[in-house]
Amino acid sequence: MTTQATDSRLLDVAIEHFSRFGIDGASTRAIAKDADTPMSSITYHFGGKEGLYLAAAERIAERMGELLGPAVAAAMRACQPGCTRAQAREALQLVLGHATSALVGADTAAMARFIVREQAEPTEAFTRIYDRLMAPMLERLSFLLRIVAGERISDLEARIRAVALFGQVLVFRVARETARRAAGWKVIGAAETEAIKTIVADHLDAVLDRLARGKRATT
Amino acid sequence: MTTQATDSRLLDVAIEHFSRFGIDGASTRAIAKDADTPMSSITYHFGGKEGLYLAAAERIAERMGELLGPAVAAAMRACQPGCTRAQAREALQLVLGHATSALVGADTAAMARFIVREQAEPTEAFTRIYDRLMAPMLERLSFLLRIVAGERISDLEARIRAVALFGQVLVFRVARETARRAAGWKVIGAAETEAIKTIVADHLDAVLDRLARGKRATT
DNA sequence: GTCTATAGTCGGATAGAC
DNA sequence: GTCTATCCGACTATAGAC
Repeated sequence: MTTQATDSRLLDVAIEHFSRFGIDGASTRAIAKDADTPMSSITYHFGGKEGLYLAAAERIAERMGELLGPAVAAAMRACQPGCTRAQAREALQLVLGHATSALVGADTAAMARFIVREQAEPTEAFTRIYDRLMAPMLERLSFLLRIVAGERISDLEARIRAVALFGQVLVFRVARETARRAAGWKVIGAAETEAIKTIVADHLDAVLDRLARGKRATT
Repeated sequence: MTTQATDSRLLDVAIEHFSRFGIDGASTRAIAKDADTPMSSITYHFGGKEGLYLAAAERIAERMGELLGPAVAAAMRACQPGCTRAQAREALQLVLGHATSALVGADTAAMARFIVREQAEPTEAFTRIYDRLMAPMLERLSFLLRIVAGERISDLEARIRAVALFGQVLVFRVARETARRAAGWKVIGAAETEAIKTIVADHLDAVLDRLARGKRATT
């Protein structure tokens, strides 16, 4: 096992620190120390604290993209414009299922913390993450929802529904501690993730049933 | 309109700053300045930064409790053990609807941000907020879900479903900026909150339909 | 590319006048 | 209770040796 390059080590440690303490709370000294390199190497490699922060956001977008991208791509293949409702439903399950695995199952804790922080006080980093990660997935989800609903719902409504459905997955990452306590689990491992996936899929199916039947509250 | 007491002004400003920058990122100097009082009054009234933080958490638990408590209490009255499914469904809509108003509504923005931050990096304040706010609500939600399902689902399954449903609300707070952009809104104000409430209620109704009918995926 | 030394800034705490 | 003045530690940035 070769030692990781300095800039790569710095990024990993930076994601951990920034996600935990924020850009102000984190200290370049502490980051450099944990990465086992002098503080000035941050200046050398990234130009300073700000540059390190943005580079960390970039890496997060990249890694999360690797986790979520295949699911979105598969959904694209499974359902082109004009595909059947059944195909659209299958594609929706595919996307949300993969999102659950990526967000709840994989070790994405630090990255998720980082993103949540950006939402509270968005910086330039947020735009990069949003454009690369969130927008394509929500775009895809709302597109598919409209197909299932037979175009009976507006684009706006589909988008709100997509965000809400995504929230069912997100909550198990963002409020992981709350979820763990509420369910009485010791840890949220592979078995627990499967249980979550089943229930999220069931909820999605229930909503799709309703959309397909056309029965819905006024909006 | 009488001028607010110094300690009360400090708490309001502190919630705003802590929620935005975290306990490390926030500056007592800036807080004191915004509250129009010398920094040393923080020491006088709260003993220091740490004391101010915990007092802010306390005030948040109190205020959010005032907002959510009545809904949970009303749900308790509306549906005692052995009540009808219809009553349980009504109570569920009541609780989730109030939670949406409380979490998504603009006037609770700072408090909600504060709580979300505590989830990512729990301090002593988290336990207080969890026990007082989250636990009772999730407890109530899962209890009601089991009544709607006619006891056909396990306690654990009900709890997971409760968390997932709560996630649909939470996402509009936690990922507020993502939701705003995805929906193409300029701000998430009163009208937008209403649209969210309608859709969350509709999703809940769809899930309850399915639970009541007994059709569901294997768990 | 890597590291040391240092300059300059800003933070929280506190003493003490009023 | 309120405010000023000050201390000291921690921070980022940078110059310059190797």
